[in-house]
Amino acid sequence: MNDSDRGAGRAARPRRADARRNEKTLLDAAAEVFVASGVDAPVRDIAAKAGVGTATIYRHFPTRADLIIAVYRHQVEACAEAGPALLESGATPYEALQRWIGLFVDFLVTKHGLAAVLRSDEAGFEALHAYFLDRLMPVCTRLLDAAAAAGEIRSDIPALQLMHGVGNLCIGAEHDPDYDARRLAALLIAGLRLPD
Amino acid sequence: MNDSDRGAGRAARPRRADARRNEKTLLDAAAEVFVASGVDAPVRDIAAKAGVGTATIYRHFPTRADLIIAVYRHQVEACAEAGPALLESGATPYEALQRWIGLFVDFLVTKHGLAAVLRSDEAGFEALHAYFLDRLMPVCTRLLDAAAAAGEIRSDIPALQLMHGVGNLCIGAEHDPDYDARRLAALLIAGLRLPD
DNA sequence: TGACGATACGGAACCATGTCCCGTTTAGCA
DNA sequence: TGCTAAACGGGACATGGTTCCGTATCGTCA
Repeated sequence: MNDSDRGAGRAARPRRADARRNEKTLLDAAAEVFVASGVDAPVRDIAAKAGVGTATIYRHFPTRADLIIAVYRHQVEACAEAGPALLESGATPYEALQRWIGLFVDFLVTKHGLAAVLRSDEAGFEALHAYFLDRLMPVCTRLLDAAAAAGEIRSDIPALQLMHGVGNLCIGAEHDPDYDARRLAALLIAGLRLPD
Repeated sequence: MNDSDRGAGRAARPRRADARRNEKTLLDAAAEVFVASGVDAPVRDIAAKAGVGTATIYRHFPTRADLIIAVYRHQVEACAEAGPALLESGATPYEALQRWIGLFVDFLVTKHGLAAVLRSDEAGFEALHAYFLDRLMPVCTRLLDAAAAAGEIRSDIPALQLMHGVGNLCIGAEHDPDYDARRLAALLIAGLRLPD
């Protein structure tokens, strides 16, 4: 799945060195620009920061979603791996769920505009959508199932819908110091709670 | 506050008849286009539907927010007035709150993209923001206070933040039949609940 | 009723941004 | 060192918001 697959067996010829270099440069530049101007910063800005032409971006990352995925892949993976770890950390499943949602929220609100674009219906963001869901929904499902099995929460809310909801709650949090996405997300989870 | 004020005392000269006619035409056209293409439909489309030039739109409604406000003013008013009515309808304050949030959600999800634009930070939407908050936040505050006074919910969540949260939950609901904004909002409100 | 000034209008022009194309450059290999 | 395919850069095009300016119309006053 990672990029070393490209030259697997050295049969298919590997990408040229300058292409690999440019991809790295682009990722770094995009990460910087995303922090400064949000994930929907103009393509030209990213290209300029990387010192390449705009076409080069499209060549490496056909859609903006591809670029965003590449930039944040590590952090999404970390979030996904935190789920099982939390479950096994000794707390109750409900506590694990709460903490994991906290991690998810923290990730989203620190990425300018990512939550908003995650919910966008514009063509070209399906890949982003799919990636997040593929990677994180199973984790969320497992946490929900565990908490439901322990009788801590109701079990009639699909993980997919819950994640959409939590993602939505994170929108705009970065501009508004009075808006506490984490707290609202916690409230949403609390709404799942069953009486002991 | 309504437009008959413009000619109050007949001192300031009233707007020309064609201008008033165009404003009405524009509102009707905008309402139609908003339903068909969402509240961020191209200005040109609205102008074309109304059979006027684009500048005419800007003359009557300097920002898109002004147009949106004008189109939905009646419905927002109705929502605002429903709050006190629900409180006095005999149910518990918590039930009134739940139902009112339901009305708010129903309003938002049936307006293509309105929830999203409500949360947008782009300059020019402050007016929309301010209008919704000015009109609806006091209503929400009153419902929250009543439910808190009755000991039904916790009282440490500001109405403003709750409304932002509920508004966010409505984003994207129109495209996704599996996403039930109303239910998630109900869950959020349930999270406020105190044990009896 | 006719003329005049203010108001309002329409559409073209301008700017920003995403996207694509094409002529040029360069890495990698023989 | 020379060749070819990969990769590149920047300009061309499309879309949509915003503004400008010459023209048309309303409403009033003589």
